[in-house]
Amino acid sequence: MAGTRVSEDVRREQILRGAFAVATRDGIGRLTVRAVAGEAAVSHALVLYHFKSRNALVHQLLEWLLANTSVLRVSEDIARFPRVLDRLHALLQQEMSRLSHEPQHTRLFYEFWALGVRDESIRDRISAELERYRAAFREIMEELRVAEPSSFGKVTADGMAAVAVSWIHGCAVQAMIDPAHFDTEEYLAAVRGIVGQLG
Amino acid sequence: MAGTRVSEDVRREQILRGAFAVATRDGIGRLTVRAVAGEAAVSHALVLYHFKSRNALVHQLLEWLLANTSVLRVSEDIARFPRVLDRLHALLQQEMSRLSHEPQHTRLFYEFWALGVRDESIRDRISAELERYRAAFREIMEELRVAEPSSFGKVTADGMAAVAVSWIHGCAVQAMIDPAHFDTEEYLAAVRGIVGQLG
DNA sequence: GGGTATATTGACCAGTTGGTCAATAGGGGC
DNA sequence: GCCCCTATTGACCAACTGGTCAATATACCC
Repeated sequence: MAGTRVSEDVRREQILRGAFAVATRDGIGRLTVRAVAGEAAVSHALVLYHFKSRNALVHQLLEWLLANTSVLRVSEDIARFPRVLDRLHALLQQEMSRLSHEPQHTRLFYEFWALGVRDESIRDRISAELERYRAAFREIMEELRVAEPSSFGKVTADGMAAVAVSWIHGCAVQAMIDPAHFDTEEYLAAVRGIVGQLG
Repeated sequence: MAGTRVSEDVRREQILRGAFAVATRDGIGRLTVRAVAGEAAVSHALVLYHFKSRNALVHQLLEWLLANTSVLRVSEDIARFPRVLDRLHALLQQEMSRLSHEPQHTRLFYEFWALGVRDESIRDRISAELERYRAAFREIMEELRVAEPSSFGKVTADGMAAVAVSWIHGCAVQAMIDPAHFDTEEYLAAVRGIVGQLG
């Protein structure tokens, strides 16, 4: 009994949503073609018809995830702050908030990151995304450096951007494993304290 | 044809080494009882005889990993530095160096961390380890705060320790996915620049 | 309304998995 | 030299895996 026919794009999206649900619930390791099919309420053969293989499905899921994650955009609200330091602070706050509000997306991203250790294609994709992220931070860091050149000595904008990104990832690690003891305010207060001394 | 008999402790260690080899090579997700048995050159039934189930084996592997990882010890070399800031710097350098020199251990630790998201028992164990790590950093941070109270304002030692730990984890994330572009020196220079301004 | 292209399906397959179990080999105590 | 305890094994099982394929229901074109 074949189900109702649907345009290819719609069906692919439907299956990818199913894959996302399975991946966030059970982990990518336990993502099976049949589980995805069940979540999307289609036969498992159909999943393999639209995505050639389980592997291809997983790769497409990564693309889907990156396309559906709101990441590091300097909003108008943030751009409005006159002082660079305030903008940096707001940006960090925004990203930490994202870690808390899109936890499934963040979790899944790091699960792909772990997969990337052994899969070159995934590694390259994740790597590119991290680079994009670093570059976005670099901009504001360069601004900060130009505004107060005397405070920074030999520290480059690249170096500071890398530190900022690393710190966000570290927060993610903490937040993911122990959300209860992850105190955004305290983290930010500490960073504000440290960076604030520079001015 | 049963192989040579060996004391229980020796055999368990042998199997755990095999499990470590498989986990670092293929990932925990692809760690199968048979693969471990093959690596340890024993039958797969023997693995299940010494460890009740695959799950128990994985949990024991985590214990083994934590017991066999050299982690955050303030060595005599570090303790000798007269200035607290230098000690912090050396400690950070040591930990970053560890990320590079024990990459398999570090990788595997984060793979367990990812597993911890869905396994309470693993999560608790990882959580405790992270807490131990944070506490060790807290000591040196408190020292730093006492030495220069005027520089820190409302920033607590706990807050700074959390930032330091987060930063190390962030570095690990970067180093793991893209070792080529992970420049220990640049990272340290940036942090030294930032923290150094406090004095 | 009939024909065609294709999206969809259930049945099937070979391989792998974790786990059980009866059989047995082998070493330590006597 | 014998016996017993247990570490070790191969055979087996049911469940699940990714993937293939022929059959078919369905939407669209005319």
